[in-house]
Amino acid sequence: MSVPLYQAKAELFRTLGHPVRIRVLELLQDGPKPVRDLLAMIEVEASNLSQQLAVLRRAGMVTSHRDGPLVMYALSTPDVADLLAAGRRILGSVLTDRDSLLDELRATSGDR
Amino acid sequence: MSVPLYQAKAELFRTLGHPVRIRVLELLQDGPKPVRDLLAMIEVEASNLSQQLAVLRRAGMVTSHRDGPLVMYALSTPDVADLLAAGRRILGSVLTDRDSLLDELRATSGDR
DNA sequence: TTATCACTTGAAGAAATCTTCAACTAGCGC
DNA sequence: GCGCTAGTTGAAGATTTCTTCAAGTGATAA
Repeated sequence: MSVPLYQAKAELFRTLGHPVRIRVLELLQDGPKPVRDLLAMIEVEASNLSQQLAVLRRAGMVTSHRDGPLVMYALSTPDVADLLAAGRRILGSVLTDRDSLLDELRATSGDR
Repeated sequence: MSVPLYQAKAELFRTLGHPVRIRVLELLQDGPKPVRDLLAMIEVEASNLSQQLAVLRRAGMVTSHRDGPLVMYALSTPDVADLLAAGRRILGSVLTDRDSLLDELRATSGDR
């Protein structure tokens, strides 16, 4: 028996659990881009970006190929966009809940 | 904006990046459950489950309240289900030619 | 009151992940 | 060949997250 399904799901989500990797995926939603461009849009060192791209590649979420002097990256499936969109929605629900809780806290107890 | 948006997104996904937490959320999709039941369905120690529930609580993904001798947990928003569903879909695309997990995914098609 | 069930908490060592650095490969122009 | 831009890799130390343990709380039953 291989890795259980829920373990694979956890790994999938963990792959998205890094700010640079999230940004890369969001940028690639508009189409393939060379590392060069990603580097210009994300403030991070080249070697660090490369490490994060390797994580995404190993997880099968992006593909890469060399095009002359540049290396191009692309989403391996448009489903990635759905996942990011779902994340955005839930962030909305969860953050507004937290904010209202924070407001309530501020209203009832003195400070802090 | 104190915490950048992409950082908040990364934290959201990282919260899902653990097998036990994934299983808890999937089980709670069917409705609120006491820790007792979760414990019976997930093979993990009580203290470990409690730690993972605390992570989900802090992230605002679940809510809890005491009901007599039991502590009940529930999804804080049904949007969580959407996220899990999107995860399932992308796992299908990404896993296609990786290993037999795909078969398992198709077989249960709902979850677990 | 004592015991028991149902859970939570804090702490500590183990394990995984992140960041950075130095060194490396690949293509291109001279 | 040489130098340059573009990108990758492996390794090491720092940080974060996980798991487990021992001790704790709260409700209820005897």
